[in-house]
Amino acid sequence: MSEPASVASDTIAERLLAWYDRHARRLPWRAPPGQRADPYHVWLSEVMLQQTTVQTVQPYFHDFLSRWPSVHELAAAPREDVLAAWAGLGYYARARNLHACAQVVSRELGGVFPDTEAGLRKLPGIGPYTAAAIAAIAFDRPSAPLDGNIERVVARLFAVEDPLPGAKETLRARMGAIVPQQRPGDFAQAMMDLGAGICQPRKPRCMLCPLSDVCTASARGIAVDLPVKAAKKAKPTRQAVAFWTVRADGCVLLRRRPDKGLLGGMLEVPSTDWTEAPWAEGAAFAQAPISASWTELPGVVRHTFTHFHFTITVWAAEVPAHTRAETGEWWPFERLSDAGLPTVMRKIADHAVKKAAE
DNA sequence: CATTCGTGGGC
DNA sequence: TGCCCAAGAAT
Repeated sequence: MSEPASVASDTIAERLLAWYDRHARRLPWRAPPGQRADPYHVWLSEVMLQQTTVQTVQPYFHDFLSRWPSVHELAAAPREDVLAAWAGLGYYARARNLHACAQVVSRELGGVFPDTEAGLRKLPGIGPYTAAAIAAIAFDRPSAPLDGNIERVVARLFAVEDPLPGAKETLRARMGAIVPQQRPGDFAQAMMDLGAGICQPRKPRCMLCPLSDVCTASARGIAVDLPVKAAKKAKPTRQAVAFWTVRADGCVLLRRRPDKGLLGGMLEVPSTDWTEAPWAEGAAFAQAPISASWTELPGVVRHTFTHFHFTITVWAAEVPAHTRAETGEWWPFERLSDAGLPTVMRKIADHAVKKAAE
């Protein structure tokens, strides 16, 4: 009786590393073979990759490295520049923490990233996963990073049927038990590559997997069913009226959001509160950023955030040159693409421009 | 431990 | 179309 789980853990690592040597994805933040990855590159990529796909991250990674080649330059950059460069990537707390982290590393640590999991874990924006990942990838520490890919691979390898997130510590322990002392950084990346390319969520390609004959879930034919996850809540809908204010000199009124909460620190098209109920005309008018003759544009803008749907009605107005607003910034329309609007705000701006032209 | 926090792509 | 998922962290 050859039970898959009885195979020595070093065999798992050996097989996976041999597979990785042939099939590793070539990514801009990875070191060429035989070289050590730059910790700044590893850190920047890991933060960008939190809950974000490789394809989405690539252009942002290149842009950030081009503008801020080292952690010192990133630390010295104005925060609004960093936030604008992050615009569209989502989860904007990452950008605020990225900048804060760069300043700690640059000013307090001489530009040198901590080379231990515990040291990394103290920095803003670096949680359990990212600390373990940087320790492994940049410093070759035998840590046990656990991201969505590795959760899935480990759950299947050992047929862990307990639902997430409760099973997370079980999976982390299982991962820790198979991390090799040799090439732990490559091992972590190999697990992620395997999860991304072979051990996929809906379509595990066990026929191509170097670990299929040591995988309990594959042997039982239940790989596609793992990991088990808790049911998700339904998304409520919120509504708002956004105010598209065009000044005669070609500027548009924007406003910076408070530092905490949704889209914290980002520029926005001024709007009413975001409420469950639709807005009556008078109530919306009372929250306009400026006194003007507003026209409701046809249609609505729809956008879905992580935990709610959002429906926006747009009101537009033209105001004289040199009109002042109590709060907000007037942005030259032709430079609007440099403002760094989050995607939902870019949708509102695009809608306003399109409908106003009709 | 549960909630909050973006966005784009795949099926 | 609607839901799932992606190199999660902070609170």
